Amino acid sequence: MSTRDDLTTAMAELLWERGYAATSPREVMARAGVGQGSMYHHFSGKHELAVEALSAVIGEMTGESSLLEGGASPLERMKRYLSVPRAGTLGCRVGRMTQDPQVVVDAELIAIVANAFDTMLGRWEQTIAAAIAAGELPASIVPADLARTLAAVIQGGYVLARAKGEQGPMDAAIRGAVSLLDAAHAAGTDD
Amino acid sequence: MSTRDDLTTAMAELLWERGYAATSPREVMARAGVGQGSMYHHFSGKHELAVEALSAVIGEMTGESSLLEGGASPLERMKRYLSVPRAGTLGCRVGRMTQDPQVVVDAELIAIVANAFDTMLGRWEQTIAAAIAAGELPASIVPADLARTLAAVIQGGYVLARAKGEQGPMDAAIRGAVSLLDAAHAAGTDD
DNA sequence: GTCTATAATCCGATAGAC
DNA sequence: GTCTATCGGATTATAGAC
Repeated sequence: MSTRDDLTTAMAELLWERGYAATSPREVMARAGVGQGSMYHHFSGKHELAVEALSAVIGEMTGESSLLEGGASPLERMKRYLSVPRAGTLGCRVGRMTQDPQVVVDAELIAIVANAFDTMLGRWEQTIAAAIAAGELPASIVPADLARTLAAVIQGGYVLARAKGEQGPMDAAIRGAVSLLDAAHAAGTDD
Repeated sequence: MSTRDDLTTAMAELLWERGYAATSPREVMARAGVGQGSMYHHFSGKHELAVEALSAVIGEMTGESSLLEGGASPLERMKRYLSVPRAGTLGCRVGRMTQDPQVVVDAELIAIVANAFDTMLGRWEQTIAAAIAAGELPASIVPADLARTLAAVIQGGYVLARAKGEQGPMDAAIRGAVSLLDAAHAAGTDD
């Protein structure tokens, strides 16, 4: 692994653990095991290093929401993606960025985050529309709205889990969403 | 307004705008319009000032979730509280704290946040249980689970709104949750 | 390409005059 | 009770030897 990769890996870890504002170049270099000057050889500074690290993280994670696209019925795919194990107390590596004041102000960083959410929400919308078309959810549901509701359940689950320092609230939030989807399914649908 | 109140007010504002870790005593004093030493006369340091400011904020906000307890039917109360106007791009003054690494590590601060969520979740649970008892929601719903789901929709709505820098995702997430509750209501319930 | 040394600034906190 | 001055250490970044 190159020195450059060591630096992006260390930055990605620290972005998750501490966020952007609270992570210093010094810490990144210490974790990567390189000297002070190396980072400024490969990157123009903290900002550019974070852009590259965050892009790499999102590249990995975007693959996960493709679980919404696999073989089962649309509603089954929705429940399958909701139920992916998520370590609530660690927080979401992408969603956490939105609470960092320095990230929200940084046009390039926040654009990367917004883009990742757009990709995921697009997959949600398509799957929800398919569920409605298949009669698994009532026609009163607006796919663009429910997509944001379910993405919010996941993001909010992280918030509740971190507030308590426990996994429980995350799992409960997911169970509640699934039970609501099941109840809506049982309502005047035609399957 | 006393110097002490000026300091807690300034700290409360900065906790909202920037979070705990990113707020320096220097900024608090500047916003409050007092000199360096004044803060250390009234408070032992940044931590104690934040404890007092956060407690005050939560005191104000906890009143809001009592909207779940008013006169209408349980399901109407749930929808009423979900639909309270919330400025998504500003973030939640309480939920935001859970993403601050210095807050999560501070036992006293995180306990204040956890307590605020517990109070709100308790009100959600009671109202949901009442809705089930009234036949407005199916008996398959677990109040403790759905309480966390709906609290998560609100918290996650803030995350999505901040990611886009727009109010839209917050409102959409709420609309989706309300439509899901309506669909669940229409399902095999007995009213 | 990597390192050490150092810049200027800010951090949270303290000391002590008034 | 409020102020200014200052501490020791951290910050992001640059300079320049190797």
